[in-house]
Amino acid sequence: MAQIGTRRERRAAERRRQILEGAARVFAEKGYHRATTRDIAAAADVAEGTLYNYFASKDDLLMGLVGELAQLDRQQAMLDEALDQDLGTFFRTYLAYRLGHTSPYQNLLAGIVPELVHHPELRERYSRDFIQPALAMIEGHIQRRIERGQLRDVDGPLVTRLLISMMLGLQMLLIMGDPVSQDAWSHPERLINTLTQMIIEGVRQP
Amino acid sequence: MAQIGTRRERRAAERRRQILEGAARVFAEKGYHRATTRDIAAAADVAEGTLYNYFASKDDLLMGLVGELAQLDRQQAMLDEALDQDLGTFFRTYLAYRLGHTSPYQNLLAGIVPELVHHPELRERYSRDFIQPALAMIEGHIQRRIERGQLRDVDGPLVTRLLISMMLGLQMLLIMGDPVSQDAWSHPERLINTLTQMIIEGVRQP
Amino acid sequence: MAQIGTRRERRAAERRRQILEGAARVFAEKGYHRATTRDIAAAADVAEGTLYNYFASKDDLLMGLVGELAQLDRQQAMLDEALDQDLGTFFRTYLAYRLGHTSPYQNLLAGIVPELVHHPELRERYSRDFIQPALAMIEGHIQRRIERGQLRDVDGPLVTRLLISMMLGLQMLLIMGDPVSQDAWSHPERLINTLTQMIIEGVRQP
Amino acid sequence: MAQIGTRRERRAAERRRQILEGAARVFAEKGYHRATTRDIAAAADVAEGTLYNYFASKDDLLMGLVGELAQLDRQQAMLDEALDQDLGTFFRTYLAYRLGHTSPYQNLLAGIVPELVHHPELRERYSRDFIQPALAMIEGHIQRRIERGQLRDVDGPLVTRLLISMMLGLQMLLIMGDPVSQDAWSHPERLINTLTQMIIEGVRQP
DNA sequence: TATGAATGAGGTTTCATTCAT
DNA sequence: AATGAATGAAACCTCATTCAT
Repeated sequence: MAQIGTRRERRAAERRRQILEGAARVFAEKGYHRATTRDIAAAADVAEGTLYNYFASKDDLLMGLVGELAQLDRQQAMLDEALDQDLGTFFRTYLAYRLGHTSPYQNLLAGIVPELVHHPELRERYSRDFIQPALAMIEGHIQRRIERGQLRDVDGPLVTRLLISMMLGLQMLLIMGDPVSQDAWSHPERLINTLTQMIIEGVRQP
Repeated sequence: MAQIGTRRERRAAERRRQILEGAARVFAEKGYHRATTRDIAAAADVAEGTLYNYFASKDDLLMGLVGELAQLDRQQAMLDEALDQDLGTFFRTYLAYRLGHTSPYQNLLAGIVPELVHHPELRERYSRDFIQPALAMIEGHIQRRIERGQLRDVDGPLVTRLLISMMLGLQMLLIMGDPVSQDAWSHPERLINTLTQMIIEGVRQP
Repeated sequence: MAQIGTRRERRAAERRRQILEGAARVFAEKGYHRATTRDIAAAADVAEGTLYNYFASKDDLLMGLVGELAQLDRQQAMLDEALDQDLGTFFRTYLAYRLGHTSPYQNLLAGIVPELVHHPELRERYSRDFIQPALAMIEGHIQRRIERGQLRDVDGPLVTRLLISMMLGLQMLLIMGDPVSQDAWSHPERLINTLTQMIIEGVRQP
Repeated sequence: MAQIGTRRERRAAERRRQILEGAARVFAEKGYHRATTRDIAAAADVAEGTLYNYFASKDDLLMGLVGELAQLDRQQAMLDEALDQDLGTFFRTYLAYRLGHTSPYQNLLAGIVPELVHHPELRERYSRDFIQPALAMIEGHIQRRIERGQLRDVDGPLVTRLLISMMLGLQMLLIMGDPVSQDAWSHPERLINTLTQMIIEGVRQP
């Protein structure tokens, strides 16, 4: 069975990956600005000059990482299957997926996200490749549930944001070292239950 | 009419404020690392050397800003009054307060928060002076509501985090330029209503 | 009994002394370049600005110190009395005087001397006010001893230099922490004896 | 004919030398503190940043120079051969060596020595690599001469110091611009004769 | 294509000196 | 005359990027 591309191309792609992985590790550990190209080269086990054969600049490396991230997150298929399950199972499935799949990138995200704030081009790309698709997917599911009468007639797009926000915000509290959040994060089942119940039923005493 | 401190002391305090304000503007605009001491001095309209008469280092300036922030957030009194109101009014009051009071610092926070991720000392201080008190205050209120039977017997501390997380996460989506979040943020009343309803009643079709 | 100068003049002279003493302490401890005007002002217990009412610059302060030093060293009279004593007593007297009188300035000298090397103006002044008079005085004594036939017909000026050099060089070894030299310096009598004997009789087995 | 090390290693060593030479020139001319890294880079004909590829700091450059100096001074062999010669020849040989070999570094020493006074780490290294070996070597020779009865039963270690001190002190007078010392230094033969005679026979009229 | 030494712009910080009070 | 905050030039050093090998 033929491989994709020539041997040269495959080797180049491999190098690229190797560099991105090194960069990811260093960005995660030190953050973008405190990571030097020397650090990155060392982490990727190549010479500094080699970086520039694959990426135009340190900045471009960051952009490349966002591109990789986007490809990592392929959740659609999984959730489509959950469409016909009951509401509780649906949320539980989704939350479990999020927890399981973002934890590994947690550090990398912590290295990239701060950069987004003051880096419009990066932010736009991150948003386009990563955030918006995720939002759209959830939004679609929510919308269909509303149409089916499983949800109150809520503001779908906004509720989607609030749902995602809970996870995002919790990750921030995590980063800030809040012990309760850390405890919650390390007991996913309990966290998922509380979250699901809260989203579906609210906090009110019935 | 007596002033506080000698004239010299007042002038020094005034200078300090002037520098912090300049730094806040520049950090908000460019982020910590891209902000140069030259930028900061220019924004504060002092010489570069003057910065160092008031702060030991650029880093210390950042720490100073967190200190200022902590003093800006005095919400306790406000919420205590809301204790005896019904659940909806309580949340609505709190959320309105948060929205009203953090919007002005939105930019400054965007300048500081990214730094927290890879700056343990800063993070600890920010957490101690700013996050934990806010969490503790909300947590206390939630707890008392539970005791009074106004809320289900939820996990108080965790629900507190999820509540705060919604706001934090929404701010992140805002920063990332999500149009729906921006729209929501600029119509506070609608946002508050949706949030309150979601928190209290959940999304389920009753 | 009348004082010299008006009260104002006396007070100014007193301030000048106070500043020079502070500078001497700091230069001795840190060396000229590492001593800041802030250090000096603190040591002299005046404000930084005050320094400049008495000295034109930090450099001028150094020059002022050399001037003070020159006045401290008044050895002529003492040695003139030793003229008629025998050779051994003469050297012994002189060496004892040197040891006794330069030890207190040891530190100050260590603060100033390094600066001489690359500071022509200072060096010239130091040489003129301090070194050359001392050399001339010893040289005169040596010359008279030669004329009286107490010494071989040596090269008077050069022998004078070698004599002084022994003391200077020993101080350098002292500064460099050579333990033998430190030990010698702290047992002046033994040092004086060895030196005197060596100068007069040489090292040869008779 | 094989060279030592790879080509790259040889180039690096060459660069290192080039930088040290530049630094030596500038330190000799201006002294350590007045020499800027910019000066040094210009003198070595490299970019400022290049300095830091070879030395960790300006301070480290100074340490490097001391290291070089230490290697320049290999006098043992020479003197061992002089062991069996008569006393006068021995001293004459040694002094001639010192004069011949330190004159070229005179300027460099003048750039480094002042720094020793207030720089403990540098002083220790200079003492260990440079002063103490020289002292030990002379001391050994003196001691053996005493044992053979060629010298009076003098205090060997102390006499060694006084011997070295003469040379050190004379160099200081030289630095300070004393004309007699300069004249002596530029007529080595006469200087050596006077010194040797003074050391061996003393100044007394026999 | 891979290397890593060389580059130099630009960063933070220090400190002698000035000057309004 | 004394003060000490303000000043800004200049220092040391870092690091993204280039380029000869």
